[in-house]
Amino acid sequence: MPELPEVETVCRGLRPVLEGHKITEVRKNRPDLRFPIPENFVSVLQGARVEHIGRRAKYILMRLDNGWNIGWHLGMSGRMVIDDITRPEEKHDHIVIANDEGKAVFFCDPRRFGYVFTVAEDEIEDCKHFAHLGPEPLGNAFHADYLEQALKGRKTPIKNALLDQRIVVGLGNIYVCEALYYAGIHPETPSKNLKRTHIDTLLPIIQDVLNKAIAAGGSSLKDYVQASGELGYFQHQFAVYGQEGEKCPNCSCDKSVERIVQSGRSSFYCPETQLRL
DNA sequence: CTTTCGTCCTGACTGC
DNA sequence: TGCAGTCAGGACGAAA
Repeated sequence: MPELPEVETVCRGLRPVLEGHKITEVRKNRPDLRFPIPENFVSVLQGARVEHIGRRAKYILMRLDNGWNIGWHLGMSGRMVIDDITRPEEKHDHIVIANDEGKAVFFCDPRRFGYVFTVAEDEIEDCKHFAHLGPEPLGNAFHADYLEQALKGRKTPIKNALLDQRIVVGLGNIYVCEALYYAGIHPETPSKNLKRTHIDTLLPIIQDVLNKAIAAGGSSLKDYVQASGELGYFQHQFAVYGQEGEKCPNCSCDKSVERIVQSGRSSFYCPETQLRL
C-alpha cells in the first residue's frame, strides 16, 4: 500500500503529465470513494491549469491556477495510471482527468479506500485532513528533541506511535516494521521506555529507510503501480516485512522472523535482533 | 487527556 | 470445481 515513498514516487510520475498543463476533461464514474467525491470536484478541475503537484504526508496535493487544490489519498489499493485518454477504462477506474495533450491520469482503486477532496489554497493547513498531521519525517521539524517529547509518558507500543500520523506522518505498516528492525527495537516496546539514545538511533534510521525506498522508486506490493505506468518498477525485498518464518537477515543471528498482531495489524520482527526496552 | 476498536472495500488466498 | 471464510490495511470517529 502506498506509504510516503510510494506517494512521493507517484507525485514525480504525475508532474510531467499535469504540471503546467490545462485539464481539458474530467470523468467521475461514481459519486463516492471512501467519502463522497465533492460536488465541486469536476467544476474545480475542468479548464484549470495545474500549477504544482506536491505531497503532504500520504496525500497528493494538486495546486490549480484558480485558487483551489485537489487533495488525493490513494488509500490501500489506489493507483494512478498514465495513458492516452483514448485508452478504454478498466473496471475500477473511478476518476479520469485528461490534459491538453491527450494524455490522461486514470485513478483506479478496487477497494475504494482512497478519496479526494477540494480545498481552497488558504485553508489547506486547517482542513480536516491536514489539521492534525505531525511533522514530515524528512523535514527539519522532525528532530530528536521533538520525537523525545512526542513519545514521553506514552505507554502505547512504539509500533503504534510511529503509525500515528499526529506524531509523524508518512509511515505505514511496512516502513515502521523495517525501521524498528534496523534500530533493534521490539515493536511492543512502550514508547515511554525509549531513552534518548534509542531515539538518536531510531530517527535517522527512519529517514534512511524512507530515503532508500524513494530512491528505489517506491516499493511495490501486490496492488501498487508506479505513476509512469511503465513496466519494471522496483520490487523491494524487505528485511522483515512479510518475511515470517524466514531467517533474520542479521548475519550474527540464527533466529527467524516472527509475526504478531498489534491493534489488528501484523508486525514482523526478529526476537533476537530487536530488544524489548 | 489517552487509547482502543469498529468501519469502510474487494481481490487473493486457504481449506473443506 | 465451488463456496465460505479470512486477510490485507489508512484514517476517521465513536466509545471507553
